[in-house]
Formats: sequence, C-alpha cells, structure tokens
Amino acid sequence: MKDQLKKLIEQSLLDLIASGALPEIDLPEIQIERTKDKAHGDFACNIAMMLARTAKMNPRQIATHIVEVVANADFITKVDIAGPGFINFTLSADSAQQIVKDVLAAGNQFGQSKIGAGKRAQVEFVSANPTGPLHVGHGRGAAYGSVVSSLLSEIGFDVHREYYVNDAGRQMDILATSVWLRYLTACGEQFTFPSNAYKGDYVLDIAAALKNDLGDELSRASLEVFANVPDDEPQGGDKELHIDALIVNAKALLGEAEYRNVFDLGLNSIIAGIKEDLMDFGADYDEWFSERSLMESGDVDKAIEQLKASNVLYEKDGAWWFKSTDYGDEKDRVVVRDNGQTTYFASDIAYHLNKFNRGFDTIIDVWGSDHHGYIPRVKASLTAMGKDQEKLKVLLVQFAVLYRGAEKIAMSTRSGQFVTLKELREEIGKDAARFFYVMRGADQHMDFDLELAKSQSNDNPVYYVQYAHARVCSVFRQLAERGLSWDAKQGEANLNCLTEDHELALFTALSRYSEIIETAALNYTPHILAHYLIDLARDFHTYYNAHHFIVDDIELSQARLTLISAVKQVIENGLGVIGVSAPESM
RNA sequence: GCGCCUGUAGCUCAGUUGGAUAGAGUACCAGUUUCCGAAACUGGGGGUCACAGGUUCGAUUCCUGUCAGGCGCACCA
Repeated sequence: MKDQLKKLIEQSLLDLIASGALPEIDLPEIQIERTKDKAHGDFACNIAMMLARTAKMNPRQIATHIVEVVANADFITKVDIAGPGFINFTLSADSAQQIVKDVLAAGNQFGQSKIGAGKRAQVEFVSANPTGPLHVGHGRGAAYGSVVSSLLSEIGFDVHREYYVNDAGRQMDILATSVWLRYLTACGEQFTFPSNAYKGDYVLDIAAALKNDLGDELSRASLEVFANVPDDEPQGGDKELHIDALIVNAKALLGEAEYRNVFDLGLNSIIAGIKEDLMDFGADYDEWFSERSLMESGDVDKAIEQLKASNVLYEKDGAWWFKSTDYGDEKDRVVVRDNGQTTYFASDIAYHLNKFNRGFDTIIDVWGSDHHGYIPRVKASLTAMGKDQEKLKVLLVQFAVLYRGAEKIAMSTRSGQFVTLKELREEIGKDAARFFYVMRGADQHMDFDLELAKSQSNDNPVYYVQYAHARVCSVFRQLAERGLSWDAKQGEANLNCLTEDHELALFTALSRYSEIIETAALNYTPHILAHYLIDLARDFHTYYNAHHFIVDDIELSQARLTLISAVKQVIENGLGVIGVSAPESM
C-alpha cells in the first residue's frame, strides 16, 4: 500500500513539473508513513514540506497542487492537507478490508516476503564457553539470536544458525583440572580445592561419573599433584600461577591421552547439557563449530601465514603481533604468544575467515556487550585479509541484571553461583522467558526481577497476547456448541458489514504486520514485533468487550468471524517467529 | 584517562530512522459481567524527554559539550 501511494505521488510530481506547476527540481525519496492519529487518515506524506525549500514555494501550496492530481485514485476516499503541509490519505473501505482476505489466503505464510530471497545469512549466537551450564545471562542472547534468525528467515533469507564452541584454551584446561581434582577428592585424596578452579556442582557430577567409570585408575597422590605448585591466593600466593602449575602437573601425571579423556569428558558432558538447554529454550542450531577443529585442521596456522604474507604481522618480545592500529584499532594485538601458543584472537581470525569463505552474504555475530571492544580488531583482521568487513554485523546484547526482589544477584561461573537458564525456564516457563527477553531492545540495559517475573506471571504481556488467541479459539468452540459454523467465503463476501471503529482499527493493525516483520528483520529489532503483538491483542480485546461476534445477523456474524480468524492467524504467526506458543485455551 | 551503550510518567519500557497534542504496561483512584472466557474492558490524575548550546520550516530523534549509570581497555577466553 505504501508503495502504491509512493508511485502515485511520484507520478503526480512528474506531471506537475511537466505542466509547469512546479519548477524543475530533483525529487527526493518519497516518504509515506502511517499516521499516529486516525483523525489524520491512514497514511501521511511530508513531501510538500521537503520540497518547500528547493522549490521555493509554500508547502501548503505545493500540497494543494499534488492533491488536485492525486485525489481521483480509486483506492483512496479522502485526501486532505493538514498542519504545516502534510498530505493525509484515507483508504477506501474496499481497500482496507482486503487485508483480511490476504491474511486468510496466505495462512501461516502471511508476513513472509522475498526481500532476502537468494541470499544466505549466518547467525552465530550464545557461543558461551563450555565451562559450565548456561545461565540467565546467556538467555537474552539465545532469545535474541534465535528470533533475529527467524525474522531473517521470514523475509526470505536462507539462514544458518551456528554456535562457536570454545573447546580449546586455558579456561578449558582449568575446567579439566577442576574435574580431575574433584575426582581425586572422590578417590579419598585430601587437599584444598583451588580458589580459581570451577566450583559448581556440575563439576562434582562429572567427577562422580568419572569415578564411576574408571574407579581409582586416574588417581594420583596429592603430594605429587601439588609438587612444585606455588601457594594459592588465600595462602598469600597468586591464584593464576597456582592453577596453571596444577594444569601442568595434571598433564604430566596423566599423560596426554588420559588428560585428553578427562578433558573431553568434561567438555562433552557440558556441551550436551548446553545443547539440551538451548533446545528446550527454543533456540535451534544448524551447526556447532569447534574451535579445536580449527586449530587441528591447521586453519589457524594458515590464517596466520596469510597475515604474515600480507605483511601485517611483526615480531616483538618473542610474540607475533597484528598491526590492527593500521585499521583503526586502539593498539596492536598478539596472535602468537612468546610460548608459541596461538591466542583466542588468532582462532577468531581463522573462524571469521572460514565464515567468509563459506560464501554467506550476511554474517551476524551476536555478542554480549562486554565484548564490544573486540569488534575493531576482528574487522581489522578481515580488512587485512581483503574481505569486505561490511558483511559482518556484530549485534551487541546488553546484560540483563538479575534481581531477586530488590536484591541484585551477583553471578559468576567460576564460583558456581548463578541462576541457570534451565532454572529460569522451569520457574517462569519458556514462553514468558523468551517474550520477556525479546520485549526490550537489545541495546537496552535490562532489569530482570525473578520474583516479579514469577509472582506476576499472570500479568506478563505474553499471557495477554496468548489470551487473545485463546479467546478467538473459544469463540469458535462456542459457535460449534450452538450448532453453528463459520463460512469463510460468506464472511469475505460481507466484509463491508464491518464499519465499527474497532473493526477499522483491526484492519489497520493487520495491515501493519508485514511492515513490522520487514522492519524488525532488517534492523535486527525483534522487540518491535513483541510490541506490535501486544498492540494487536489490545485492539482485539477492546473489540471483544465492545461487540459480539456470534449475532443473529448472519452476514454480519460471518464477517466478524472472518475478521477475528485473521487476527488469530496473525497472532499465531507473530508468536511463532518469537518462538512462543499460541495455545487454543489457557 | 580513552572507547562503546544508556538516561523519556513513581517503577519497567516504547517512540515507525527529523514530523502533527510525547505513548503503553505497572502502581494508584473510580467504574463495567442475567450477554461468545473479567488472564478482559472503560475513564482519571501523573512529563523541564538528564542538563546546556547548535543545525532547520520543525529535534525525544542529528552534532558539540557537561553530568549520571553500565561495560570494556591482556602474550584470558
């Protein structure tokens, strides 16, 4: 509809210039927007004001000319000029009703478009280190990433959802060592558990499984384990040096193969849990991409060689540095440490190179906002390797600060104090949790009060939207109970019976849906879809309270049933994109 | 100190990319059910859009500065 209006105005302007009513000027992009106030009609255009300056004419005068030419278009009943020079359009009844037929004809495909047809997008999200279960902090990224993916899919993109598994590096060594030390305790060894090791109960579970499988086979005397290990922090030492020395001893005492077994047991068990949590939370993936595979396949080394060949690496203090300052970063970054190990950044360079080489048109990284300082160096590396860094969109998700009542909950994976995603889902449900997360803009800091979400779960907006859907279903159940039925064809033929303000408002609301999907997808802003659904539900509830649908006037009744059927369809589609169920009764 | 994000009703947040009289929810107050589900609806009060300048027909929106909060500034991941 916007496009039709745009073309109409464009043509009228060309006509006016040709006839000399307007001077020869360049035409700007014509903007059509929906009116905030229905007293202003359905759509408004500000073109007269935009042209006022270049045409050196009064905006209202320009508008008058445009209106004269445009007024006789068949899908418009009224055009008028308002305020400083807005041109307001009111749609004809036929053209407003059409949306109901469109919704029902398209069914669960309504809202889809082909904007992204033929294009491939990759969305990487969550990608939490597999050192422990997902907690509520990851929930926002999971909800956001999965809805962004669905939105892109709705507008025609071929979407590839991916989780980057950081299964290499020091943090994972700490986890493996934590598991082993708990196992040693289970075998009867006595020592103080390191302050910097992972202390969560899940580590105990993994250690218990290890003990169950292998008995005391991997047990070593604590004197050996702690040989030449410097004091831990509580004893006046350095917690980092303490844990690093323990890792070295663990590898030496167990040997490479056994150490790897312990490592993999911890890794696999945690990844399995993460996969399960995400699936239960409605975040599905096409691929789990392993960092270790990138190192073992030599891709990391190849990426480093490529950078060396491009002359953007240099050696200093025994390490290899990437000259990211040449590409706008604050400082240069190490890719190979003086001990010969590649850094996480090196893996990430190789990973992004791999993504680009897979031929995606758009590559999206959903990161926690604490990683924002990381963006310049990743983009720098891509530019240095001759890639178009504009293809990479890094979407930052701000933290959700957890409260229990007025009390802020401090969370730390290391200390084992956190509310897991699973607990959240069990407490308030997947639907409420997802909707709640997605309702706020991603760049908005968010207060998540667990008690509020739990105690007021009936007031949660998600129920408001779901209830609208259930209410429509209930009307149709009632219809059947009365021995009546809905005839869609008859309803569609009588849509012009629908002249109440509430009905006209619903026509408008329904017709906004496709625009909302498009805008939300292109701007990566799922929250506008959530808000739209609340608005649509409100329009429906208001209508419900003001009018009856099952009435004696059979034509009117069929028309109303047809309208609410379309509302039901759109709510179902919208909730589906967000990953929330649309129950038939609640 | 530097960089990124944020600042809108008592509280939680929208604000269609610069438009018309800044909106919802919640909380508070007053109402609505012999009638398709009251998890709903109707009405009411509540604002220096953090502050100060600038850009223009027009600024909550864009620019600059100040103040306040969050996050980040590793040879960790």
